[in-house]
Amino acid sequence: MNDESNGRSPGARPTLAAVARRAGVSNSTASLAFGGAGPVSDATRERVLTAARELNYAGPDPRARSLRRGRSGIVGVVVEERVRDAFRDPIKLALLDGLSEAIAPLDAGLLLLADTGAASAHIEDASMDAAVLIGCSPRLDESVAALWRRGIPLVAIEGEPADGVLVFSLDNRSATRAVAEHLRALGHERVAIVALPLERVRRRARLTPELEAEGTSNTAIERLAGARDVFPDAGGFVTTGSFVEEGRLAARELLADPDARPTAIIAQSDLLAAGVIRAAEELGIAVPAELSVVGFDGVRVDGLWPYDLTTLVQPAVEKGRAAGRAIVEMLAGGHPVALAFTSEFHLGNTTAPPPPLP
Amino acid sequence: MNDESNGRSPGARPTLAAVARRAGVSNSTASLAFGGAGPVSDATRERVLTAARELNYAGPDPRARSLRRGRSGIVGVVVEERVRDAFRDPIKLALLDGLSEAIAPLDAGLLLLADTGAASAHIEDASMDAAVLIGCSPRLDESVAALWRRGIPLVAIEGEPADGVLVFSLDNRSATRAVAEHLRALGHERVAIVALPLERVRRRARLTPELEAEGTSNTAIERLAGARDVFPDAGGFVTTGSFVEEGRLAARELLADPDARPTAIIAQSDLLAAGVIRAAEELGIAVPAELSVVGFDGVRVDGLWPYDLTTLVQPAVEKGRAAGRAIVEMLAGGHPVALAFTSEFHLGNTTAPPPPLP
DNA sequence: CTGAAAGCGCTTACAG
DNA sequence: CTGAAAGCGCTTACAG
Repeated sequence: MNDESNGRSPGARPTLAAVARRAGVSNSTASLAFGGAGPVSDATRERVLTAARELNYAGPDPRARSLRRGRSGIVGVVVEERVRDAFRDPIKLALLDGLSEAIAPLDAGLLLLADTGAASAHIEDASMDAAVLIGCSPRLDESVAALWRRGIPLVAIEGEPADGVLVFSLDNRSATRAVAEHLRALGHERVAIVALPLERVRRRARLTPELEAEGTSNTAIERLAGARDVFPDAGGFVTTGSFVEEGRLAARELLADPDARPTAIIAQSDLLAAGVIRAAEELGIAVPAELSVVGFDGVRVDGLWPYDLTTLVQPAVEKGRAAGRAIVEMLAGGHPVALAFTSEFHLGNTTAPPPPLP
Repeated sequence: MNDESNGRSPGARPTLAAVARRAGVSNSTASLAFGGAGPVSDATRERVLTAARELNYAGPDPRARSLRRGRSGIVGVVVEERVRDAFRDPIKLALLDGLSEAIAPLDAGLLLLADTGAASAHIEDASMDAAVLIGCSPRLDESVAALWRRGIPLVAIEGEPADGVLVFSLDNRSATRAVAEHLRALGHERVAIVALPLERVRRRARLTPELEAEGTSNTAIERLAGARDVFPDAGGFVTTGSFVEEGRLAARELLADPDARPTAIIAQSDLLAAGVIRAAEELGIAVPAELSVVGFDGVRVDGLWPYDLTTLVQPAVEKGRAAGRAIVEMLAGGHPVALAFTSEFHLGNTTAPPPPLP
């Protein structure tokens, strides 16, 4: 039965062999003609290309080519969230940007592997030449091990170091400690934390020792530890993600009781910090006069003006680039080394000494 | 030479055949044992799995499998921008979300094909089972034709209809017309447009007949036409993308001359509209008393409060879902039909009658 | 510059 | 339930 609508019936795709036959050359020659580089006479190449055009042949099948060559031209990007959530985070976008820039010489595509729980089948079964794990928890260890056994170069951006995975880390703990010390130097004592999700299953909650003990998110835990280095007893609130709205909700919770109000809030991301500031505005609490707020990341948050957030600027694009470069090196047989990145303290106008006690 | 650091030398990856040999079964049986579904006795399966473990075999090679099966488990997503820019747009994220939701039954990964000009090699050479074109211009026609010849099901979200591509469209023109009519009904006559990029090469500029004539971005052009249906002579400014900052810059330009100030601005996206409002705030122009502002998209812009933007809410997630469902159908041999989506007018508090003439 | 041959690693009818 | 065989569509040494 013909499919008249487009003139092709499934399964009847022409092959390189068919093209070769029609052009009156061998398979090898036809292949060479497409490869471009091979030693083929112009006349022959032309003949092959013409035959291809006549047969409506679109070029070598990528599947066959990747089996034969042992390369698929695909770099996997593994995130442990829904695609949408992952890329609402400007840091991840910056990472991706640096990454795609650095792997440009590979001429590879990025395969998004959003591991949302059940279906980590993708990540084990997808054909890729290398993979980047972005902020992944140890929960993925099995899948990661499978990739490793397959001989696929693995690079992680933050996250727990794992066997065979090259980790590009950030000074989450010491950077947060620095900003906490800044607050202490200003005289703050009642400090609260607005935290990133501690585990994969996300829910809003007061920070408790139990929650902290069970945490699996490296980044959140390290930043928490940094704050605790200076304010061991700081309370806080865990959010469901790095979103302005989440920061707002957390802050409303933390600022609810006027008698037990913190004088400073350490938010684990700039977006959360923006939400904290918004909540303060809504509650009529002046920032920084009555409440100091600090963030983390150094991303420009739209609509924060006239506030200039005191924060830690992390080299996100550069982290992505480093991961990308490492992949390129590994694929070329090299042995790149892990790198630790440093955040830079940015003093804005959202911190000040605490208000005098009433 | 052994690579002692990880105990494996490249090229020595075990194959299914090796596992079969060690387990004392045929290749077919070993394959069946991994496939899960096949009729294999538990004992045999166990034997195969054990042999695999002993050989450190991670499962069938996806490259070989996809050649043999004719499916790669990959759905391509083609955007005509850098990854970073593409996903700063909440609409594209929503699209992606709907898409990944709908193709879940395929258990496929999303391959990001960011066509940034030169390297459309990826898109022609990547192995994928289907592709979604997001807001692509006719410039990509060649690559798209190559995919089509390869028999890859093609679906587009907005963009010019092309041969063999199923387009899911939006009522860009009539929706914009509706919001323009709303402005006219309020009494506005001096209206300006803040436009999305009209062509792939982006630069900020006053809207001119030449620019408009050369435009290739379907969405921008249609929205422009909708505004022109009501205000044929409206001037405007073209931005480099749907970002708050771009809207701000455009508005500062349009509002610069106090004597030739528009009383209303039609922004082609909510992010642009947010930037327009910000510019108005900076210039001391009251919204909506002195300037009405409308957007398009219906995304929640962080930090816009207390403004509730008058806009057109488009069903972005639903569009992505429809595209995904179409792909699933096509891959199952079905013939889904194109769908046209409708935006919904949302009346916020950013429009009002124009100020009285001085 | 061109061709004959082998093989990348699997899966799938087909027999038994 | 298991095995022998063919073949997915290419690319790459190797000869000539």
